[in-house]
Amino acid sequence: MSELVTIRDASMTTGVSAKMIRHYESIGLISAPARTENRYRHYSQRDIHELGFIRKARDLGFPIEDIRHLLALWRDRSRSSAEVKAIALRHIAALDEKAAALQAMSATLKHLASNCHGDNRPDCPIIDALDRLG
Amino acid sequence: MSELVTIRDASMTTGVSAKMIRHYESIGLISAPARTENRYRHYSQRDIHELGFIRKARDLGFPIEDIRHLLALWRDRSRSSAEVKAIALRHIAALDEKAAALQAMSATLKHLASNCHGDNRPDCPIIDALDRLG
DNA sequence: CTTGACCTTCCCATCATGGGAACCCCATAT
DNA sequence: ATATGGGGTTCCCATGATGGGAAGGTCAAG
Repeated sequence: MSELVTIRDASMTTGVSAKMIRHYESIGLISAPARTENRYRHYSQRDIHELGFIRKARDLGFPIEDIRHLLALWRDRSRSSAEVKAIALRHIAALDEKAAALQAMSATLKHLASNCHGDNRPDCPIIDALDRLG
Repeated sequence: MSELVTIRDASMTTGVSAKMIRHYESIGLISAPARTENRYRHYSQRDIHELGFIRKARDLGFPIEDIRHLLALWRDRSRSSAEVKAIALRHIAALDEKAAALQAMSATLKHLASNCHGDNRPDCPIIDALDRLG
């Protein structure tokens, strides 16, 4: 006697937008849900659970293809934790690399900005750096 | 008696790909260069200088619209350094925010991964977290 | 029977960048 | 002289994850 769970309901309980739910279906990340007679999608608890999984993985920054892999491992009760851990470690490395790149940019700019008086005068080490340094 | 600087030459001396040089022209970030009779673009030293400026700004992560603004300030000898500094400070804040978000993801995953034995057993705190925690 | 709030599909935009097709131009090697 | 190769040109399409919006179907309540 479960009520019909529409895409909007699924969106609200999982935090994944209806737009993205349809998108994940279109790229085969989730399987196509059942439809009512009027072609409206409706979602099972299993579907909702998967969408929740996906959202949490996205919140951790996993790219879609990683999530595809993680979902397969999730469904597989006989998976090895080593395989999951390997994906996570690769992702951690990617995150750290990106963060380091952003911090390097920030550090350079902070240094330049700290030497820039920031008043009405045109003299500016930030512009100078873009002009001269390579 | 300066030799003709082709788009490839400009690309090699500035580190901006020919593809992107044409793109920057198409979006009006740089002005259209002179053309030879056969419609080949050729670049002045001024053009090369601007492309170098753009590449350095991109290396610091500035988005194109910021660079558009910075280029205008660069050309304006009577600019105020305050305006340049304001753009830089906003960008620093954006970089720091992104870096912090990535680091938070990384920290969470590192914690989960450190508790994952990573062997043949299926038991895995990483999967558990995606499964249960919100 | 209208209104409004859903649903459907399909196309377009973002941001910066690259790939590739189809075609033109020119210098050098055969 | 001509074939070959390596430039140039324009134009379209793709990326990754997401949102906006149009055009049209469906349904419940007023």
